[in-house]
Amino acid sequence: MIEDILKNKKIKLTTARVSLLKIFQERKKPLSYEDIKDSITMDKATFYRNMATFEQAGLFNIFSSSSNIRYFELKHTPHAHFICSKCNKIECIKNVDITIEGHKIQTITIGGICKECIE
Amino acid sequence: MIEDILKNKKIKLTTARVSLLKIFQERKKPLSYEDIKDSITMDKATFYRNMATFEQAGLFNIFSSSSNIRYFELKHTPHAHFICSKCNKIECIKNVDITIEGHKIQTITIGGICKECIE
DNA sequence: CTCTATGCAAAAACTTTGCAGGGAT
DNA sequence: ATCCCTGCAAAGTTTTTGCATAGAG
Repeated sequence: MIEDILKNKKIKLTTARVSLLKIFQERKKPLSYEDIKDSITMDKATFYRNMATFEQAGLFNIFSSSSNIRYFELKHTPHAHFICSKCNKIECIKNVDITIEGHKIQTITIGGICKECIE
Repeated sequence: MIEDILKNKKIKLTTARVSLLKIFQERKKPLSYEDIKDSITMDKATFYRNMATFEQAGLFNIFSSSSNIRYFELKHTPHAHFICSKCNKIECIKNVDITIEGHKIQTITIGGICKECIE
C-alpha cells in the first residue's frame, strides 16, 4: 500500500508523491525524468525534490548511464542494471552478487552493448 | 608511449591530446572535468571534444556517479569502480567478473557507502 | 493553525555547438 | 596547401533554488 510506505517513513502524504510511487510501482523499472514527464502533472522541481526525499528515506536507488541520464528506481530485490550505450535500454540482471569487505553496496550499473545492438 | 597510442588509433597528435593522455596515465584513476581542470590549459570545449574522440577510438571508458558526475578513464585491465555516495571517492575493484550472455560489458559501476563513511 | 509541499520563474551546473583562426601532416 | 583542432562565446540540457501560495496533519 502506497500510503503505508509513506507513513512508515514519516513522509507527508501528498497527491504528487502518491502519483510518483504509483507510476514506479506499475512500471517496475528505472525511469528518468524524461521517461516520466508526460505521465505526471507536477512541476519538474517537485519531481526532483520528491525523488531526493525518497532517496534519503531509502526508498529509491539513483544511478546514471554513461551518457549521463539519471535514473530513479523503487528499491526491490537486489539486482544489477545493464545499460546499453547504443540504445540506452535498461535491463535488470538478477543474481549478480558482489561483496566488498566493509562497504555497503547500493547499486550495480553495468555499461555495455546489448544483444540487439551487437552485430 | 603516448605518441604511439595516438598513431595506432590514427588520431592527430596535438599538444592538448598528449597532455590529456599524460595526466590520465600519471594519475591512474578515473577523473572528471572538475578533477582535471586546474591541470590543463585547454578550453573545456576542447577537453570534452577530445574525450569524445578518445572514447570513440576505444581508448577511454566513461561512466557517471549517481550524483551525475561524469568520469573518464584510460582503459586498462578490466575492473569495476566503487563510488561512495557520501564522499564521492572512487575505488578500483579488481577481480570482479560478470558475464551476461550475448552482451558486451564495458563498465561496471558500483554505488554504495565506503568503509570510511559507514559508522 | 502551523509547517511543509508545490508551482513558477530564474539561476546554476554541466556539456555541446558555431565559427573564425591556428596548427599538424 | 589542406584539413583538422582549438579557443571563445553562445546556446542547449539538466537540475536546483527562491519565493509566494496552497495543502496536509
